[in-house]
Amino acid sequence: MKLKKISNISVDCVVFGYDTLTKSLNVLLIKRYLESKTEADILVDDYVLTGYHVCENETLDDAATRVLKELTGLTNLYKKQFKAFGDPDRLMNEKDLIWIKHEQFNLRTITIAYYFLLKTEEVALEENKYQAKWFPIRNLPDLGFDHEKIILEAHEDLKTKCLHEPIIFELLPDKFTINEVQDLYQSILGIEIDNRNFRRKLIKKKYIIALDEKQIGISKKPAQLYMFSKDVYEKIFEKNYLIHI
Amino acid sequence: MKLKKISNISVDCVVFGYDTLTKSLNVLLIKRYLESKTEADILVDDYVLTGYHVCENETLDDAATRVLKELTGLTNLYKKQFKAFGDPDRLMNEKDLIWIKHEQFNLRTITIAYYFLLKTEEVALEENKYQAKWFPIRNLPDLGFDHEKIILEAHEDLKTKCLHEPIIFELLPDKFTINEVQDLYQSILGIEIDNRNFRRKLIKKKYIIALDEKQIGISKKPAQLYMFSKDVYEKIFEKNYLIHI
DNA sequence: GCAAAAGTGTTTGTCGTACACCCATGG
DNA sequence: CCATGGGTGTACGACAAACACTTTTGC
Repeated sequence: MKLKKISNISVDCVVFGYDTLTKSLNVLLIKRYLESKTEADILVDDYVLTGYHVCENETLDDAATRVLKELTGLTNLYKKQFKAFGDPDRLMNEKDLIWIKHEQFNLRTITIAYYFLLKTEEVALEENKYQAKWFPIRNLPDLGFDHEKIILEAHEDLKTKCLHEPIIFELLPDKFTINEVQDLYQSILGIEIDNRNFRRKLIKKKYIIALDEKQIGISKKPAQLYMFSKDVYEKIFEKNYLIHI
Repeated sequence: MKLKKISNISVDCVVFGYDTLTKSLNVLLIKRYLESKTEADILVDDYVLTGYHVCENETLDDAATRVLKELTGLTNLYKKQFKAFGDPDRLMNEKDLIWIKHEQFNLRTITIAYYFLLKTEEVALEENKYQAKWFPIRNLPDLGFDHEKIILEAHEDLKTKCLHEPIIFELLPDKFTINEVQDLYQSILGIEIDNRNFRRKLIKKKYIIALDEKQIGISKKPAQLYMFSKDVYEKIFEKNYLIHI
């Protein structure tokens, strides 16, 4: 199956990965590197989001899915199209122009930005052909194009969304502890939460189900494990507008 | 200023207008009409959203603003880019193909969809050159392209957003009554709200300010008028994450 | 037995909800 | 004086917030 790419439309993927151990919300970035012909100068050396042109016969969602599979090998991840970026000058700083000349793509490209949610450890980065690397959301490297802006807007959207929809569980293993959920909220929102109140609130939810299991291999008191039941959640929230204006 | 249009990228605008008198949430649509050469047959006769190609030198936001000004003469309206639509077959039903042949644009066009909020009576529709017309959100006519889908998604986004951000006031006159706000919520969400509880909740907000004015020209008890203070709202909500997971 | 993290309870105030009648006005 | 829509009050239960110590475990 050979697909013709559309020269001025791309998708870019902000891949959020949460690392339960280090309690770090990370973004997966790929290396952008170019030397001059004599190899005397480094022309471009920074990071960018993974992305690619949309092809003639695929939907935007399919393009994003394809790009992510190409980078990580993973499919069936939580995915959200959150914004289109199309300023005429979005690819116009010095390094971007060098890169575009080298890669030959359209100066006026608009990109449909997606974010994906997964666990950092799901991705095997050794020998990744794009030199992909995780960076903490609050400690990003130099970024090419308008990708810093894209990441920040994705993060804002994630902040809002995680308060209204149960998407945090996409960032956690199937079996998790209450404190892991709290740590994750704190990482995303950049705030401190009272542990006692948080516990009570979370355990009360019918869709948070205590398992007959505790953590193993932990050198301290092992914590109770819970799971999230999507089924229960969807039954409860069928038509549940809560008008908290 | 002559701008070259990009043949495969457009913006489409869902214009929501609220009519305080009839308590109707409306969408502004333009006529799509085409007869056969002999004028014997009506080939296309339905409605579509207003939209146009994005030009080479403008941002997506500017394109949407331009399109809206062209249709309504208005600027400085609340505007939100809410989603990009780009399925390969989004313009592929029978009437769309006839229309596209006639209008000569790219079969694989992706569109960045915006919605705008205003008061129905702000727009003068007499002699509108696009034969624009208001339709109640729950009683839409036959729509071309994928525009019904776009409108429904805009409405969903509006439903969510109006519960978390003070955007309802964009749909109301500067001076409004409590019952007008309630009617509007009910129109958007399609639900009934208890008047006593709603009043109390709304009046308690510091950014809802009672004026020294009542309705005039009303043939019944005139209601107290209020205004929304954006200043006060923004001061209060500087960093107000409320974790109601 | 100690370090580390898990887990637990109470109080106070606020808020959501359910519910039915009186009031002010213009005609 | 009446029809219409505006406006009001209370009680109950649920939830949010503030706050500090005990328990369990592996080592």
